[in-house]
Amino acid sequence: MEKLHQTDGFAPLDREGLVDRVARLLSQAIVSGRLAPGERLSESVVAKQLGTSRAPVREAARLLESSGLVTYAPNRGFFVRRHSATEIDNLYEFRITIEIAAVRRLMREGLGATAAALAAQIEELRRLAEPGHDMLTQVEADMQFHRLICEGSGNPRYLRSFERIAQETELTIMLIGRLYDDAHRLAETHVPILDALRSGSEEEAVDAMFYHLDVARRLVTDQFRKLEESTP
Amino acid sequence: MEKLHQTDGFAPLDREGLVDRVARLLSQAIVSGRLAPGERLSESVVAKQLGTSRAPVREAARLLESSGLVTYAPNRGFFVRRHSATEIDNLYEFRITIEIAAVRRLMREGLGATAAALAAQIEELRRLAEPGHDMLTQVEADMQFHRLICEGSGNPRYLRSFERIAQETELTIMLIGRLYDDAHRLAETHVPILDALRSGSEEEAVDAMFYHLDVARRLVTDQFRKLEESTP
DNA sequence: GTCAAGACAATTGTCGACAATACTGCAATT
DNA sequence: AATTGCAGTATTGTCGACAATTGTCTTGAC
Repeated sequence: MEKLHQTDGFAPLDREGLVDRVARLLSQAIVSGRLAPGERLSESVVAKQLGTSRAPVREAARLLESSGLVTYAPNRGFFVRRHSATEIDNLYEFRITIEIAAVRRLMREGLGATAAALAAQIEELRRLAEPGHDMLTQVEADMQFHRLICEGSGNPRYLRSFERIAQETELTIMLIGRLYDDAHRLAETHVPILDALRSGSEEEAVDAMFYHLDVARRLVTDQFRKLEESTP
Repeated sequence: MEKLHQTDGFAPLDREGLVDRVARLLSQAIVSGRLAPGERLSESVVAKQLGTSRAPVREAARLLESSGLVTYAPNRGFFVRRHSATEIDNLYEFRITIEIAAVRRLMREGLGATAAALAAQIEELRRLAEPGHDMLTQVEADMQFHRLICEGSGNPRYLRSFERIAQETELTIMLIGRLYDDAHRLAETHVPILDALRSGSEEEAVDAMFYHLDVARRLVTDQFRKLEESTP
């Protein structure tokens, strides 16, 4: 969905260096839960496991720090970030701020090709709701829907901000272990957003997005509070 | 403004490492204009100049990248970021989104000690408006006022987001070379915001902040467009 | 004169080693 | 018994060197 229509058909040429590969592996390990919150990320251990030196691991870890997946303590190293219920609530509040702003801009600039992309993403969500797909894939598809909106807003800052919190959001959802009772319902909750966007009314679109995110916020925060009580 | 009242009187123990020092020096050089936009940031050159090895320089550069001061091209290195007028407009739009959200939260949570801090900062702005103070100091004091609002909002995400764009904002203002005709007026434009915050009306506060930032946005964007035309 | 191919120089990417700092456990002291 | 001081150990912080990549310049053909 970039602005390059002349040279269409070319991939963004993502020359994935070693750092990016390490970062991806680490974030997968964290989001999937293989690395527990609070756990130490020893540079040498990770480096040895991946067969690289410490330098790329260190750079990758700093990348993850800016994504909010790990924290960094000077002279102490990196740790998988442990979120409190309050932090998660703040995360969702921030997410609402960003996505609402993106929706407003999207409505003012015009939907354009975003409408079709969103519709297709809903279809993808429905497809993934069928048995045989793991939850992480479903969550990622969910985030992709929201990413498309930030992307379509036309202000790259919203997309950038979204990317920063997307992985963190995925992590919290995975920590809870379940988003909705069934993935079918998850897919359908996105339909009202698309409908509102198509209606042309900015306020209607904002309301739909707010409702969607506010429900998610309460769901996730409540679930997390319970989880926090059971395992202090 | 932290939650530690028991152990009051202790600094947050900011152990400044070599990386942070390099990052600070670099950002100073960029914001002050000693490093021109588009200029290459050679790791070895900077390292030699500062008397360190390349590793800390590289880490510092990646920090500045997340602050938006430099861009990073894989296998090509770091460059001082060159902003287009559109990007600056997007920057201000994003800033408005963040700060309005911070204002809303601040009004809902209650001003608390923030009111006094803001008043003191306005005094500081007035003091710096007197002759004999350079522009960078004034701009930094200006940003500090807005930082206080994000800080007082209670959601650290807003502060974090603000920090990310603060330096970038400073850079653009310094590139233009002047913010207002005189710094006295700059100081006084912050008074309506504080008044509105104290009024207790959320909408009034939002309006005041929006007006303040929208004026700045138009001013900076217009000035920058002119600058862009003269030096393509 | 223009363009392509290949060698050359400069810069980043990665590595392994050493120095500095923080954690651990034990012993000594109050 | 609790705390302090002091090793020893493990980890991060920094460094200099080598490998890989990129950009440039020369050379040659058309």
